[in-house]
Amino acid sequence: MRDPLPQLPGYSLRRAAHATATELGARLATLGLRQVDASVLILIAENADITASALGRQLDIQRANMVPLLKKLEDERLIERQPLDGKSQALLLTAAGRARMEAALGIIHAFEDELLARIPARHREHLLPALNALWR
Amino acid sequence: MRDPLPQLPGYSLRRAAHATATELGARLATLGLRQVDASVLILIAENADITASALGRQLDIQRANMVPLLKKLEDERLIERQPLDGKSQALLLTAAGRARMEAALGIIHAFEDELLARIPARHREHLLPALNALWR
DNA sequence: CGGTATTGTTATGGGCCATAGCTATCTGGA
DNA sequence: TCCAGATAGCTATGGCCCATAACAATACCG
Repeated sequence: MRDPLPQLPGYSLRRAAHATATELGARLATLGLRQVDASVLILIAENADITASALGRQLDIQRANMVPLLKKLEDERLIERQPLDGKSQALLLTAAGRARMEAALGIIHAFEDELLARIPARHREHLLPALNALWR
Repeated sequence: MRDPLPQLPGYSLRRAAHATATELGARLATLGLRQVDASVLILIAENADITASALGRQLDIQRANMVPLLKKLEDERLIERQPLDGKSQALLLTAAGRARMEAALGIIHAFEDELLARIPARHREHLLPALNALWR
């Protein structure tokens, strides 16, 4: 079959992202986490007392969509909220949250290693800077 | 803010794909097309009389999800179906479909050029082979 | 010829994201 | 000090994309 699509970086980006997201998602699901959950836990771990709004800005997630996301993590006792003032709240990991985050980080790092291993050596180091040039 | 996420290829892939999909989607929307519509039109143009099932296999779209997709394109008179036998149907572009496909291709190629231009020259040529190694 | 595979289809649900709008609170400049 | 505008958190809603299950009709193959 003639298929010119894989010659298009935008299309390949789409397919590669979908394929890798499916794989990583399946592995994180063993922890009861989605990718976005893991990224939130990681960012809270690195930035204690961050607010939901700041977290959303960093991850490019609308405030509205942070609500159910954080509620799920709070319901599972992975994060806690402490009022900073009358309208803001500081987010921090519980002990369980830190443990879950570290488990997720293990899965993610193993996965990243596998990803890079699939790429021919001469292209490997160029992937990350090329990708980051597209959105940062 | 400390943010280790952009150091992870999987995360950067996710963000880059989302950012570029949003941009390209907005441009294709001026033609009344989504990205997946454009990819279907392109593939039918290159492979006249392809079946819906074969198209889905090539694009990794479930048969069930091809139904509303093709129905939309047929309703807009961009594609036509001709029975191949009692259960299969050949897909082909109408004249309007070919024109729409070519317009989409113009938008896509212009967009791809812009994408590549954002990438520092020494990384540029490595993106496509690196991406394709991740899913093909 | 009969069992199996394939095709097209309906129905349904989840994940992720966007937008609009609301209330309460904070903040900075007059 | 005070008030207008910015900000934080939230509800509600809808769209896109994808996955699964199930079904009838048809094609294929040993």
